[in-house]
Amino acid sequence: MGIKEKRAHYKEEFRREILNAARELFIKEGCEKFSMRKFADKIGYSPTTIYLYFKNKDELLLAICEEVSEEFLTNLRHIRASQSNPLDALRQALLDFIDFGFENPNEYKVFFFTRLNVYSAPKEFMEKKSMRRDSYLEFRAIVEDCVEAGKLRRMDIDILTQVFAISIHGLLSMTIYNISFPWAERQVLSVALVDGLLRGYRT
Amino acid sequence: MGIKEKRAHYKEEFRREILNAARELFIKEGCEKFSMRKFADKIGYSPTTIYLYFKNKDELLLAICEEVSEEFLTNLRHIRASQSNPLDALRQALLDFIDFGFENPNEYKVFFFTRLNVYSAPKEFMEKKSMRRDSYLEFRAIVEDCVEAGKLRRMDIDILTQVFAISIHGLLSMTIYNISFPWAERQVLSVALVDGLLRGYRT
DNA sequence: ATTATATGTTAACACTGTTAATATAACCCT
DNA sequence: AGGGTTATATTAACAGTGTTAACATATAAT
Repeated sequence: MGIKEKRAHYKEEFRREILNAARELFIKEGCEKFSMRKFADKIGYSPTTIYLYFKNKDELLLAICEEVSEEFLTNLRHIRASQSNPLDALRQALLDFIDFGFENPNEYKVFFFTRLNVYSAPKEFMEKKSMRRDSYLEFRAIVEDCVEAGKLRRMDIDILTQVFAISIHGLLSMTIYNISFPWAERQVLSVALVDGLLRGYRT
Repeated sequence: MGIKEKRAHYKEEFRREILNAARELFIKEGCEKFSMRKFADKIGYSPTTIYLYFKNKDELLLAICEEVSEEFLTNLRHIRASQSNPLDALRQALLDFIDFGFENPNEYKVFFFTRLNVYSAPKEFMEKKSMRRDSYLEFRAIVEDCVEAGKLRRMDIDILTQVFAISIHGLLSMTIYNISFPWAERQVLSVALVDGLLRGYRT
């Protein structure tokens, strides 16, 4: 290995270390309280150093976002492979989604609420490879399985996929952000939502 | 009228003027770009002056929030009074909700995403009068009408109400915030969601 | 007229993300 | 091995944020 590649390798390694530390602090402190300066302080570097590895805060958050998405994608693939009944797979995917959000509110926030104008145009999102995109496609595939198996109404797959995603997101973002409202018990609310949705689009 | 009350009246009037100006700027500039300093500059006062009328930024945003909620409540009452079929009323309420969000994204943001810890405890939210609370209750009443009329499944009214609210919120917050994703056409997505929901909880 | 209060301002504090200028260390090549 | 180049990290600074303390002035009460 040439010395130049070795250098690039070390840089990449350090980038990952920064990323992991950032994610850790992010989860602990929460989305709103995470600041570049505090983070730099935490890892014992000056704030400007981070900018040598990440263009700006958005890119750092996006990198965290991609990491979380990767875990998510792995889980979706596992569900799809292990469940024989596609409707059960969908149901489990939805419930897992919800559980993940409830258990990791801060990760969920970065997962959905970082300014994702990083992908610039909506069109570009689908063209450029990203864990976020692949997660969507994997989730979409599960929905498609259900339609193909005649379990869900035959309608535009993207519409159907997005309706599911949107509803779950609503549950999570509402209960996570709007914490001063006396929401019903999570478990009950989740099951009511998922069952209602599946019922609403069943054949 | 005593001079003291007159003074209080003037103060209240000025507070409203500030509030209206704030809301206007808020809508134009957007939630994220709204700053106390810029706002103060806009209305020709120093930033500290605003603090004589609003405790802090959160309270100012909350006041805007309450104003928006009031319009919302009015609309809900109108729907409930004018529609004879409760299911039609619910359907229209949901679609109006969506339209409002699409047409006023910035107002929607403040409506749902200001730190509402202002209400401190969830329990307090239901006890203290607020336009937000009354909007919820009015919406809940429409849902209850549907259940009473045997149009919707007989289940916990709050659960049912919250499931609807959550789903619509998901649609709005996703399409408003996550603008880099190639969402399906709004109209189609909205109708698919509302129809699916009503179908999912119908008797 | 003098005291008290209400209203508004300036200056400052403690933050934020980000960049320009600068120092130091590491590597490359002759 | 030494001089030049590049990579890495730092300090200082800019422009912005919400918010408060200290201060001035106009109005009302006594």
